[in-house]
Amino acid sequence: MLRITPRGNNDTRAFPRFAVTVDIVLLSVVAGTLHVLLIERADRTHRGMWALPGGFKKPDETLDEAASRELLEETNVAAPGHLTQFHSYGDPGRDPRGNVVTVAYLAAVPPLDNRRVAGGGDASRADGVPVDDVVRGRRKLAFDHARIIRDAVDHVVDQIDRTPIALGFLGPTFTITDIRRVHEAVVGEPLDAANFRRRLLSVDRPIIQPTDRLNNPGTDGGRPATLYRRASARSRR
Amino acid sequence: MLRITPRGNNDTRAFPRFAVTVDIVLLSVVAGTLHVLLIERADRTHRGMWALPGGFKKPDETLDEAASRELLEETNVAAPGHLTQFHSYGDPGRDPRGNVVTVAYLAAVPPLDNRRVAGGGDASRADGVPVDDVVRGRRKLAFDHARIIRDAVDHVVDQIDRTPIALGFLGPTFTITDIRRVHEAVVGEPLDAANFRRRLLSVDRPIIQPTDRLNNPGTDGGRPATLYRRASARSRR
DNA sequence: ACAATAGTGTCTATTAGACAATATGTA
DNA sequence: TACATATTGTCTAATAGACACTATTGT
Repeated sequence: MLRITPRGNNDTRAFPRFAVTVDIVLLSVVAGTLHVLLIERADRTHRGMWALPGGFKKPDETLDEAASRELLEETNVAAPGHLTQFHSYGDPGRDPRGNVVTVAYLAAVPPLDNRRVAGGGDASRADGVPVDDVVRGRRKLAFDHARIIRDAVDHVVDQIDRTPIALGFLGPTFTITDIRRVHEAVVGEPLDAANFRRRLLSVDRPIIQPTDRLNNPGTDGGRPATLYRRASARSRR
Repeated sequence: MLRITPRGNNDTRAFPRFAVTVDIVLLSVVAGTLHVLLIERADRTHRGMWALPGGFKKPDETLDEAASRELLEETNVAAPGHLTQFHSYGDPGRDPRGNVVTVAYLAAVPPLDNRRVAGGGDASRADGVPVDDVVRGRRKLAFDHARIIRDAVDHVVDQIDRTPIALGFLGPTFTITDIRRVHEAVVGEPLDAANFRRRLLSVDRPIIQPTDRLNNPGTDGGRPATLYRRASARSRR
């Protein structure tokens, strides 16, 4: 017994309508700990509640474009390479304002400059908080945003060893130790520096390439590390 | 400069509305080849075009429930374990009927019984076709369904070695050779039987467990293989 | 000199892969 | 018996992990 839906009149106007939002889980690694950017909402229905940045998709843009636009508008962060869709949410009642389906995106960015991200607009505040506070329930969020963040972190843990996503957390140049610290923050345990380096450099298509510069050892001293940058798509051939 | 969207009146009625559909990529392995189930549409706007089964999400059901319901309604297949959401699509103009966002699901099922899947209802036909025909463009589909199928196959290739998804393609009992043939169909190359078996059985949390039965060697003979079944969640502890 | 961090060498254990050998069925 | 398929054994290569050691800086 095979039927296609809808029967007869197939015009979409005959079917329930939803608002579609894109929400962005903006992750960074600060002091060895994963952080997520939250905003305090100033709108009437959710005043004072903390939530993920995001907003409504427009009919004339793609989902990816909507995510990039919202990210730029709300956090002043230009869309980085790793802005990836990871799951959609549509449970009934998840948004008290009505039928809302949310497409969630994940962005890995370098530590945020608080001066550029805080204050202004309709959000009373914006703040990066440790994801652990959210995951452990110490920080309550609006909607199902705590679950979305949990799913995003699971996704990063799943991808960290198989994709260059760790580089999203770093600036244009970085040391191998920088990359390792990102991995350590994600997996939650220390990694052997020697073995990590070997594995990273032994892949067939290198994702990083050395520059001719060294970084500046801090006041603590130590041998200066070579600075790397992302390998161009060309050099990865 | 931080603003939250929307400004002021935050009621969702002020924002564009979309129809939300769930489409299901129903994959099976027939004669060593990946197949996908397509239906021929009988509705006014797309009469005669082949497309993925799917339909509109209702406000009072989750996305997963909508996918299970549509799968059951349109293909008579009860939702198997591996009905997983893998991507959402919202490009402007992707559906000529208007603003439609589609959440795509992937289902791995045993080879379909044609008597149960064909004919009836508003679909003039239903048919399992080799995914290769779709991927290589030999079979034209409605909407962006060819791209969705390509993404689904990429997802399976990515997951086949890391999840029990292969078991979705098999019935309640199966031999290790059955599992290997599924893997071979997905990765597109033959796998060493001895090494495949060892790897499969040496995982710490076994995903299969032997029964006390053997399967019946075909008319070609050969040593009968032990039949396995899925390991219960309990025995995986 | 001493502490701190980067980077190399080396040894062992584990895993992956090729492929031979054995077990058990049908025709 | 000849053939087909399942299952086990064995050897080698590649990889992963622990950890000692060398290199280069700041104080």
